[in-house]
Amino acid sequence: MATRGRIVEAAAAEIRERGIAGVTLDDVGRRSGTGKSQLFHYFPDGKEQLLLAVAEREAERVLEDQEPQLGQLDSWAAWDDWRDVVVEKYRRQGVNCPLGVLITEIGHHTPAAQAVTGKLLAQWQRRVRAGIEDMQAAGEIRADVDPDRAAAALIAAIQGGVVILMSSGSSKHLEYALDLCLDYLRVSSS
Amino acid sequence: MATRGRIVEAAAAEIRERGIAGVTLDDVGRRSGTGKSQLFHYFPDGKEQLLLAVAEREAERVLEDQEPQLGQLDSWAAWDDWRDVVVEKYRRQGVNCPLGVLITEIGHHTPAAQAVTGKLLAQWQRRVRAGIEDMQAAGEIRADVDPDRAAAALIAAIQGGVVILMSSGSSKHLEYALDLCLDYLRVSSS
DNA sequence: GGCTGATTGGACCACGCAGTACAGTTGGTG
DNA sequence: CACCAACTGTACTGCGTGGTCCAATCAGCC
Repeated sequence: MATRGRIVEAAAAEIRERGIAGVTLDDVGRRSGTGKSQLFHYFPDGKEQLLLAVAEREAERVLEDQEPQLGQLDSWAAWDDWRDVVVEKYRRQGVNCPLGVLITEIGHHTPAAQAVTGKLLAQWQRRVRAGIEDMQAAGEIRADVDPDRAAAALIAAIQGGVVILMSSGSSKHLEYALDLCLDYLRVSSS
Repeated sequence: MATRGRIVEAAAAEIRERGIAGVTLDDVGRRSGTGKSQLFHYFPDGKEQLLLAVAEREAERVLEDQEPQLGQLDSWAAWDDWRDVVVEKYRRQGVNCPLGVLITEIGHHTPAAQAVTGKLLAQWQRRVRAGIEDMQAAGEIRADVDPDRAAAALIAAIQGGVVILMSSGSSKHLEYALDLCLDYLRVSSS
């Protein structure tokens, strides 16, 4: 059972580093200290099933990485903290990015993996929306901002920033996009 | 010479439809009505070189698709037109998206292709920034908006919207993100 | 201890694909 | 027309990789 976990972690790491196309089952075996027979033992459907497990693991990680800030977006200071955590996290990861890999590689691979991505985005958006609604309730954001639309725009902005970060190595776009969205929410309240 | 062009177009179309991993040189040959010998004649370095040519072609196409609106962002009506063109274009393309393929697939493949992506983003951002500066000169956008940052945020937003569109099939995120940015620019002027 | 089923190792196979070799075949120039 | 170089068609090869097989080992249990 622990073996299964090791395989998934090894596959996830390997994919993050070298991309889905560059990773072979033997690489995964080598890194996890196992072989193909274990791999096919735990994932009878082979690579596809393994990829799905990796997708699920990476999706979890994306939200984990934003906790506890994502759950407590109830003051401007909290939003700024969250913003900093997100930027710092992605800046540090650089190209080695669970979210990026999920959305640009694993996600397109199979409908099931696409569903995982969709679920992640929906959950993420729900959390952000909850934060916006809290702020509206506190009178910090104007009531005529549509929380769902704004939350959708925010995660799209992060997404875009991350994708650009992955291809340029610079986190500037991510920061600017995130800051513009936050400014928008703030300005609305004035 | 026309043959070379046909090969690139065929490869681009094939990659857009089935992804970089799903396309073989034989597929490209079949679709372009050529064979591997032509392919290696025009692209002696094989697949990598072909991919780079495809990247360049797709990068061109991304900007072409936004003309003439992108070059004339000098009134709010023009910005709205541009917004509509972008959304409509990407909605219609759906998963079959030059920009998406470039940024999520070809871009990671080789440093040279990455450079193509970088160049596209820089050019694109420059065009948007020019539009913002025009509007500032006309007094339609507040002078304290940083045109470069706002332009960066805008293209990140589009990027994110497109990536989400590619994995969810819905253009909502793209629209919301783009609208939020435009609202931000407008609100700033009040 | 010996039986059974769940694990593990690693050699093995089949096959799809990038890349090559080589034999034509055009088309332009003297 | 003759010649040469730039093209085109096609059969072939070598290799990497996903997936299979079976023999060995381990863990629990009577």
